[in-house]
Amino acid sequence: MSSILRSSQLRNNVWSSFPVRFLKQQAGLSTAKLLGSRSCEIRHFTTQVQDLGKQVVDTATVLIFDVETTGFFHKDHRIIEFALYDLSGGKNSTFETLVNPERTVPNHVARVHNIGTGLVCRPDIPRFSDVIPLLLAYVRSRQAHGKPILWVAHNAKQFDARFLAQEFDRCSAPIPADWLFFDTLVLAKKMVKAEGKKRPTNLEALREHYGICSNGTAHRAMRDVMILGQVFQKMTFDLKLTYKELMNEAMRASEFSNVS
DNA sequence: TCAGAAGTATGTCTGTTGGT
DNA sequence: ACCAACAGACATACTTCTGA
Repeated sequence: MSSILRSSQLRNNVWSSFPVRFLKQQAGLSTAKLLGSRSCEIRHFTTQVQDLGKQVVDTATVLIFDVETTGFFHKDHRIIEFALYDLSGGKNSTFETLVNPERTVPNHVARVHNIGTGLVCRPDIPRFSDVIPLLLAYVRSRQAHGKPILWVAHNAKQFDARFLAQEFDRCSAPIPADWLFFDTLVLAKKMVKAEGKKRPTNLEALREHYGICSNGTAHRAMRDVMILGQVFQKMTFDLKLTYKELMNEAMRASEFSNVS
């Protein structure tokens, strides 16, 4: 495996403590004190994370993930960047890698995420078949014994989960049966409907709605993952979603069986 | 009892939305 | 650029109610 993959896949960054460990570190501090800081990280945490967030994190491993691809259509296009973040935080809570799609990246798509053919179609960039064993090992290392993995993405149902399933299928690798997929777009639509208002439900709109600051390039996988991690917790809090309801909404990989 | 109006349920079509 | 899901608008069918 290339050194690039080794160095990028388990890269920790300043967000690696987000959010549970951070809260534990901040235990005893008042909400006012938390809110008082101008720190981006601190501003995201008032009192909202404790209930469902902790309940879910304690009951399943929640992995927020995002993929960048060569296009929209999972049957024709390929993943070129993969990022995930383990909501329980701690050391090595992120996994991020570029992926060699073994095909060109259309210019109109490259303009979206700034990942062009020259960046990923190189021998030192791993193919998804190289990434799968590392990903499986990484997920196993984060998984609590006997507890499922809950993969969370925005528009997972139509996009991210399908691409992931498609890539596993291409490599004839089965997706573990205890991997469940949750779509935050469905949640966002429910929330907007419950409000009786009409506003966009895309990730950028949700980020603005919750006043989440962003750093990094738009439409890059890890940046979107970090935003979604915060949006997910805030939405589940707003909707007073129980762990049971969350798991009921989750889909199994077999539900993307039209992958062929 | 019958005709017509009103209300409800269901199906179809179209436009919008979300992801890169 | 593609595809699927969804919401809303609209049409149609059916049921219920009212008055003659």
